[in-house]
Amino acid sequence: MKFATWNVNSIRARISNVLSWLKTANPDVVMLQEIKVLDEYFPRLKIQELGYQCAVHGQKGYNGVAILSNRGFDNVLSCLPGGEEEDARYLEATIDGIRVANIYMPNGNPVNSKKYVYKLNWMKRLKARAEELLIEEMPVILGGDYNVIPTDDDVYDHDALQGNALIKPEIRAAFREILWLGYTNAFRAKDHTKHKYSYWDYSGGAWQNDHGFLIDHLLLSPQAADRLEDAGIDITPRGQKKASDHTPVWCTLADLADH
DNA sequence: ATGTCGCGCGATGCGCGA
Repeated sequence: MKFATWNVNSIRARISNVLSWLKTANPDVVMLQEIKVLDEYFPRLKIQELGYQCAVHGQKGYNGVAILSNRGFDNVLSCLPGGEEEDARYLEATIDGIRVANIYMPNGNPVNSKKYVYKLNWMKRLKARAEELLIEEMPVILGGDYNVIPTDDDVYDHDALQGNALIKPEIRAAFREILWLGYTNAFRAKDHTKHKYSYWDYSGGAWQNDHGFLIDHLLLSPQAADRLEDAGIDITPRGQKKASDHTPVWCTLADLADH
C-alpha cells in the first residue's frame, strides 16, 4: 500500500500535474497540502475519475489540506485537537485500518513573531495528538509538510538559512520530541543519503542548482514502521512545467495479507 | 528578454505568504 505526501501549492493551479502523477505513481493514499481552495471548489470529479475519493478541509486562498484514497475513509477528523482552529492545516482519517494524519505545519517565519509562537504551539498540540494516537496501537502515519529541516544535512547550505524558523534548534527539538514518542521517519529509515530534498524555492535557480530543503516527512508509528517496505522522494514532478515548489515523498507499507 | 509563484481584491497591478 503506497502513501504519499505532496504540498501542491494550489490544487487548482496544479490539477494537471497532480492527475498526471497519480496515473504514473499509482499511490493508494495521498496527503495534499496548500490546496488553497474552499471545499466546494476542490476538483473532486477529475480525481474521482482516477478512482480516488477525496476528504477535503479547505480554506480560501491559503493553507487547506486533503486526503485522496482509493480505499475509502472512516472517522474523518478535520481539526487538530487542543486549540482554536485558526487555519485549515489538519485532516485525519482511517484508511484500511491505518490512521492517516495529514499535516500542514505553520511556517513560523519570521522568528520572534506571532507566527513563530503559533508554530511552536501547533507543534505541541501535534505532539499531544501523536501521543494519543499511539494508545490504540494501530498503525499511524503522520504525513505532511512539517516546515522543519531536521538536520544540517537536509538543506543545501545551513548557513544560508541561519535564523530561519525551519532550522531553529527549538523547532528541531520539537520535531524530535514527536519522533521520540516512538515514530519513525519513513524516508530516513530507508535512505541515509545526505542532501536529499523535497522542496526547492521557485526563485534564484534553486531547482537548477539543487538548493533544496527536506521538509516533507512521513512519520510512522511502531505498528506502521513494522510494515514499512520502501520509501523515497519522487523528484520528477518538480522538474515538470508549472511545478509545485514541493515534490512527493512516499512510502509503501505491507498489506496485512502479506504481513 | 527575462528569471518565483499563486492568491484575493477587484483590476488589468499590488501586497501578502511562502
